[in-house]
Amino acid sequence: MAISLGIVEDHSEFRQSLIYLVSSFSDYSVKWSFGSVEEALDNFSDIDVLLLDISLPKMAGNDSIPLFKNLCPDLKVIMLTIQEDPNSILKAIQNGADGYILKKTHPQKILEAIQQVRDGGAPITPLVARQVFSFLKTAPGKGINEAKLTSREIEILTLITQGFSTEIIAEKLFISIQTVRNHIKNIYDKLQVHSKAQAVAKALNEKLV
Amino acid sequence: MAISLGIVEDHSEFRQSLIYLVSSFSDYSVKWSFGSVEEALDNFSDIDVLLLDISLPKMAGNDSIPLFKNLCPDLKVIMLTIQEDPNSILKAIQNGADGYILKKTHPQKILEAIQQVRDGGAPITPLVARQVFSFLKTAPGKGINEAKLTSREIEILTLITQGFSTEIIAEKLFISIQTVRNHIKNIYDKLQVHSKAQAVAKALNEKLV
DNA sequence: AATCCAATAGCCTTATCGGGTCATTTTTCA
DNA sequence: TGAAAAATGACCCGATAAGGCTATTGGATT
Repeated sequence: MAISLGIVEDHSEFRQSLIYLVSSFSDYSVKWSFGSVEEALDNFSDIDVLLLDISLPKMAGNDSIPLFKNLCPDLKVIMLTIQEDPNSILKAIQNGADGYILKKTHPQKILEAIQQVRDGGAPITPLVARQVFSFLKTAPGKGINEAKLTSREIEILTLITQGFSTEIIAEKLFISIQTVRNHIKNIYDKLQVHSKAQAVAKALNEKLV
Repeated sequence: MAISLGIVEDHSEFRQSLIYLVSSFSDYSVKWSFGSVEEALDNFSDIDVLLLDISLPKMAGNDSIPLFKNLCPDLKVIMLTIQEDPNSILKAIQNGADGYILKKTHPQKILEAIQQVRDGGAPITPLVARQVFSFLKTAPGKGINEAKLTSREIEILTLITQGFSTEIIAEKLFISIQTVRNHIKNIYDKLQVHSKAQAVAKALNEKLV
């Protein structure tokens, strides 16, 4: 069974060469291709893999990933881009992209990438990987829970860091406000803080939640 | 000029096949190979690229990366591993690894990886990339300062994230409590939050301060 | 000169928080 | 089994926060 592809790429020339490239092999078939996210969404039909340009005239490719995945949950999305910008790489990943390759990537590698996402891999060119690495290097390490909070306390602290009020937390946990207040007091004692703001700061900085 | 290699790998069989593989091409030359980090450090001489096993009998490959880089700052390190464990991948990256590939990777790909690190890339197998992606997806993204807070507001927001009360902030900035309260209100409007706890959470998660 | 915006400051009201103390029940563990 | 820890719930009180509204000043911008 051939891998069915969709392509969203506004440069018609590059789009055509992608189609030409892929069509040379019976393992792949381009089911549709459009020059904008809007057209693609309007005329969407299920495919296996979507090749999605990052810089598009109207809606950015990055932002549209969830929309496509919503239409077709099993869809694998490979981002195509001209240059590796750390911010857009990160954004693409967090939006659920499955791969991220440069347009100047050797055609053979693009074909490999398509197969790789089908096999559950995340195709990524070495130069892009370098950006990802450098980001991870500076990423905050998940430290260990120093203060020995109980699971209930961690649960409540987590909700506090999400900005919920005492009242809402009580509702969410099906317990009384008083109880939540007691837990919060105990949390304050253990963390040695005296307000929610301080608790949130400490929890996030020390990765307690 | 051939790329000079070092190898640290405790399984002599795999070590030999690596040497055999690499020696087949004049572009590469194995300068030395050892079965443990300790031996390699004791007998170290400058090389271009180090192939470093993750699971070693004594000192873990991961922990030794900084030691090697210390001896030879321009050294590129490619981690070799049997399986992709998210934690060790992250650890390796944060320790300064330049690439991370599976031992079962096709020999041809291993050679490519060596060249890629020399070219400033970060070779990484698709399956490993998948792990990295999934980590990044849950990692706190350093979004760009969306809301355009004034410098005074950022100043106050920073103090809030440090857990100071409105009163203390007023004292620190030599302005009245009322003024601080007004700034806080404006901050809330811009960040679309309704409490200090929420503001702290947003500020820290989105790196606004 | 007119306007906008940031920073400053005040007032009023209601709601929530933080701290203290106490009590009951369930779970965990030695 | 019996003590310790955790989770639950309550009361009170004063302090703080949050929301709404108005207003002045000084520096830019137009």
